[in-house]
Amino acid sequence: MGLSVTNTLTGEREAFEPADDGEVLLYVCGLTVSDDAHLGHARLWFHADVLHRWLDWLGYDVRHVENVTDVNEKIAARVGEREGWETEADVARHFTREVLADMRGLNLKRAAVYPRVSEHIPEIVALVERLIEAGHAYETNGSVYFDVTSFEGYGGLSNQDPGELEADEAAALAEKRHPADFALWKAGGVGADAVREHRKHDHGGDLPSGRTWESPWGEGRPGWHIECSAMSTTHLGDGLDVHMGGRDLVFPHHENEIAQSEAATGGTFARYWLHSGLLETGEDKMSSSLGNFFAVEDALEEFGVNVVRTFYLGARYRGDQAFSEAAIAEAEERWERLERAYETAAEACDSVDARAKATDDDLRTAVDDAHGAFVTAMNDDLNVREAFGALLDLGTAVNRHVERVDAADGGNADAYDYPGLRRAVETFETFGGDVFGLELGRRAGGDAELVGDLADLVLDVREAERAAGNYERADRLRDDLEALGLSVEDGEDGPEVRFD
RNA sequence: GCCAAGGUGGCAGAGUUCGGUCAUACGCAUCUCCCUGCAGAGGAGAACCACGCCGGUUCAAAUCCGGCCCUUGGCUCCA
Repeated sequence: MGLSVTNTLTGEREAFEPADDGEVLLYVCGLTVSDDAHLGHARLWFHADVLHRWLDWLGYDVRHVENVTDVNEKIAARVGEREGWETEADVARHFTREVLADMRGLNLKRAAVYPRVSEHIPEIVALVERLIEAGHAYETNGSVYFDVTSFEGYGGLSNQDPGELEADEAAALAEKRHPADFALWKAGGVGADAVREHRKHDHGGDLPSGRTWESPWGEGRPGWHIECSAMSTTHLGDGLDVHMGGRDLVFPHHENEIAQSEAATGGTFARYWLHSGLLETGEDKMSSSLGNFFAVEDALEEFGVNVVRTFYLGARYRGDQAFSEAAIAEAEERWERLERAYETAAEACDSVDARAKATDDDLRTAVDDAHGAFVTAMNDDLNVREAFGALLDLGTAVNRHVERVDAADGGNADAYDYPGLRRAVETFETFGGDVFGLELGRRAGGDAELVGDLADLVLDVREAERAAGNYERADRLRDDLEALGLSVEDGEDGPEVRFD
């Protein structure tokens, strides 16, 4: 069985088949760069990343485009807030840089293109002109609106009935023919009211009005929805396979994208619409101390990329997920359990004589089971938690095997099942590393090595103290190391440090 | 008001597409034992406990049908 996904278009589970065998065109509704990204935004990026990685593993050639909205009222509203934020472009540049850095920090596979709205104005204008020519849009006072009544099937994605939508404000209605019509192009700059509404705090000075561009209809700014239609067509062509975004964007944004794109091309815009659920934070869970960690940057700093990714792996993309201290603690436990099992397998592998003949059917069965369970879970609408569980089950099997050998033969390396362990390691690396993007076994090198060596020096001292029976002093050394983020574990072959 | 998603054990979160194999996955939390100077990690085992409410279909429902309640998101520039 191949991959199946829940398509918002039909509301049903469907077998995934890209239009072109072997190639998948993936478009992700990225982010409006008006503020630092938080873990809720990153949840979408993460699941798009896992989808990308899983499609890679399935053998598809993935073309991944993730947009950056750098023209927006909220961005304009922040002009002047800080030194150097003289224009909307300045503010956008700042947050674009931050967001892309966050994405790197999250260990996301790079998209092929991160298109910016500001760099696609000609394409946007051309698309709007095309819609006017086709009779799907009209101009009023220098603004252009999409005529929803001209597009049959409007509301199909979100099941909205244009007639049922709440009436718009009278002012806007004056320019629109139908309350549900939406702007493709807005005349002039950002209005003062909008700026005031989006300003976090009043810092005086003239109200900024944002950037404007020349167009056949005069100076103005592009509408919100048109950008995605223009940019996806520019970089992926008229039809794409997967369009991903947050569930809060289904209406109006994605609905309008479909209307614009399909009205212009006459074809199907996106064949699969995947929507990720939201990150929930109950007020009891969102203590003020936790509030700080909410930005992606802070979360990465506080928990590390592997714990953050493991947290996201705790729930499927399409449902909501609860964020809390307990949830992060659980992610820590799960990540460490996986990492330890991986290292146990890798170390046992390294220690064994390659010609060792021992086999452990239980271990080999466990590897096969884990492999099969992982693939099944991922193909089942990207059930990442179940898939993670398969890796943890394999971890238990590895630990059991090593424990058994150590207990029976006093740690005789030749009693390890070398091929079995090897396959376990490969499974961890392929699925945990390549597909989940976790840093298994990539700790070596650079500062980490130096720190490890220094820690070993401290441990030598501690061993001497322990041998002399000075446990109090030995424990203090261990505590001190732990305070620095290095945990110490005494095992068969002496103490070992682990980076938390 | 309208549209959508969802309501599962102490927590978190699968299972609901195709009704039985689900007294219930993976993990966290609890307890016991092994290991152990202690702790941690690991192994073995135990206990505990849920399918929002009401009704219907069925030999059988978390899973299908109807009604109700509640939560969240959206209703034009928020992932």
